[in-house]
Amino acid sequence: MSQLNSRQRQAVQYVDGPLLVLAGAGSGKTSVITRKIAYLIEDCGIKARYIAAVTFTNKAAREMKERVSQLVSGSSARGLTVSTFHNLGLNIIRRECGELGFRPGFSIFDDQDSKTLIKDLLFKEFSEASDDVNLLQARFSEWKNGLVTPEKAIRQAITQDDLLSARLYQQYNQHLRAYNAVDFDDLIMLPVLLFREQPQILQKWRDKIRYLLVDEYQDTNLSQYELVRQLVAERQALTVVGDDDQSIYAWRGARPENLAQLQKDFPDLKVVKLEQNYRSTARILKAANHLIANNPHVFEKSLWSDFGLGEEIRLIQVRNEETEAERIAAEILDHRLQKRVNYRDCAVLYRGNHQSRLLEMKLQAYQVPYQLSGGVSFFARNEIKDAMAYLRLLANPDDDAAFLRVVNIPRREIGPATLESLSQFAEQNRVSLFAAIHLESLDEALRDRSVNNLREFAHLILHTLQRCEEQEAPEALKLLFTAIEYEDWLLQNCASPQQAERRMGNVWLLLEQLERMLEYGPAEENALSLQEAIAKLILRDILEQQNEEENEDKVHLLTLHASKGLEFPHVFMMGLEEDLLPHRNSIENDQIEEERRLMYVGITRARTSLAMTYCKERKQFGEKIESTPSRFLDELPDEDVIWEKIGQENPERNRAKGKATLDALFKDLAEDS
DNA sequence: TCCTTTCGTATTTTT
DNA sequence: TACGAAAGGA
Repeated sequence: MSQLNSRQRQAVQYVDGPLLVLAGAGSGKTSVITRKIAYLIEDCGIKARYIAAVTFTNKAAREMKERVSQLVSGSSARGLTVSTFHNLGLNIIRRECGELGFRPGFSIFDDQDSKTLIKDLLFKEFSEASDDVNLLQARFSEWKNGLVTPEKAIRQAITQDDLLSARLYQQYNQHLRAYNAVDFDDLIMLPVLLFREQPQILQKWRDKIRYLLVDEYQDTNLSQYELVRQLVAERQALTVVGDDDQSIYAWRGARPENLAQLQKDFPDLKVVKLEQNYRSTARILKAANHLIANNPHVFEKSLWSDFGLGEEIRLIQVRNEETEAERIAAEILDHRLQKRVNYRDCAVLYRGNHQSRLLEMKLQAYQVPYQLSGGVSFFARNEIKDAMAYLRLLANPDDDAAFLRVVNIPRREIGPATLESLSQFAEQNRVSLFAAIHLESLDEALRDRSVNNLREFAHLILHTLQRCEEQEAPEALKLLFTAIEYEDWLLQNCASPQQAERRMGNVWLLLEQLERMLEYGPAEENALSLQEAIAKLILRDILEQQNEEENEDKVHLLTLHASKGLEFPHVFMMGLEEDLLPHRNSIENDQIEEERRLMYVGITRARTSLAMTYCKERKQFGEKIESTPSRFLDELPDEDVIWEKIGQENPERNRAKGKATLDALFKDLAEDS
């Protein structure tokens, strides 16, 4: 407790009512949550199993768990719930799945699955061109996040188009049910609806969760907020931590107004502001404050720090995107060689993922090691999707999406024609594709050859399932992937044998992780069932740690969104131009404030040095376009920035520019090592 | 069924 | 420009 400042201490010790902690960037909010959990357990005598902390990412949850266990003695943290919203929802659904009309082993559809389903429905039900799939998916998601059921959506429909979407939404949900599946948004919405209808079930969960803490509260959407409200009840033992200035997920349904709403819903709400920043120089904070003052605020807050004024922020104009990448690469090399800065202490932030491409090329050219976050994730890989589909099919044979993905992988001569007939047949008999295979009347509906192929596939799955029950499941799974000769299939479909080998390795890695979960469970506590482990995999709860090679000395490349919650001594922000940051679509949709927050997040990542680049011209969709510097640059305090424009450069600063100086730097580097 | 070509479209993406 | 998806041909 002695390590906390008075405000932080106040937030930790206030346990008698609802509390909102307005925690500015770098003000030690994670410390407050973890220490509060420890305080609740050790000083207030609340059993850990009655406390739940909710976060948005698995990473945050893991980190929090770890920090709590360092603070409390031995076993007293046992039973503590620290999980993501989605994981909490999943647990509720799993316990109450009978009430909700789902069978154990239900699948969780990811983004891609639901997209495919919507595409299918569009085609089948309305024989419509499949152009608006993304739009529909976003609309369904909005509805679910706003707790709008299909019936309500149909009632509320105004235009013909609304009605069509709403009907499709209903179909979509019905199909999910038929597949014994839920989607990501259901993980929150279904518990809320259940709690509304069955107060006795809600009471059960209220008895379990007696103290609730919510991290990154500004990112909650309506359904998540409702879930929080339901669980908290009249006891009002609630602590939420958030920063309205760091709300950058409105486009995903997050509602920063929830912070203000809290005051209305909990009249006794106590508000504690954390404004002391333990991360950045005074100048960086001043710039951040100055910028964000252009946004309206419900709660005024102003960050300050004990650290010195620090260096000015450099605003660097470059000719085009090529020189921009070159300049940043050179700056980083300069940092490394002149100031002995580690690569890992540098980060480059940008608005869109594509902006990293050129930079990567330049960094490679200069042999600067880098780490790209938020690129193609492990789970986006085809081989992992295949393996996951097999696993899902084993857990839930009615999962048609999983069935369709792997029924012909590897080749089993089951093509679109066969599947179309099977699908029609299944629809007539109101069963899943997998179940349809076992109906005797299938023989009349399909060609013998097709039926045989399908039955052979079904047998493979059932046989594996049987082996999973009889012997060790991990063994049975390994046998499955050997039996289908998956490696051969990869070999046929990969550019090189090495690539195939790597992909096969990924599959084995997945299975090994699964094996560990089945044997020891997460945190070595309790073994999971196959179904639980698969659910955790789909929610990315396990197996993401691989990417965290944090100790390697590499420059970090990430989007502004991905940078939230992180900090770096030296930060570069690139593409500070109108139409990029703020992004064109955001300008058109009147979402400048969110873009400004994005900029704010970027600035507050920096500890000691901060530089921003913007181009004079930039190639966009193949043609050269003149760029305008971002309006946000003008919102920074004049006295704290240095403008470096083309043609009037400061010679001192130009050491790292140009090929000649770079060659000299390389020589240095060679001598260095 | 698989490979090629062509066409259309361009944010951010916690789960 | 650059990528992924859909369509068309072998």
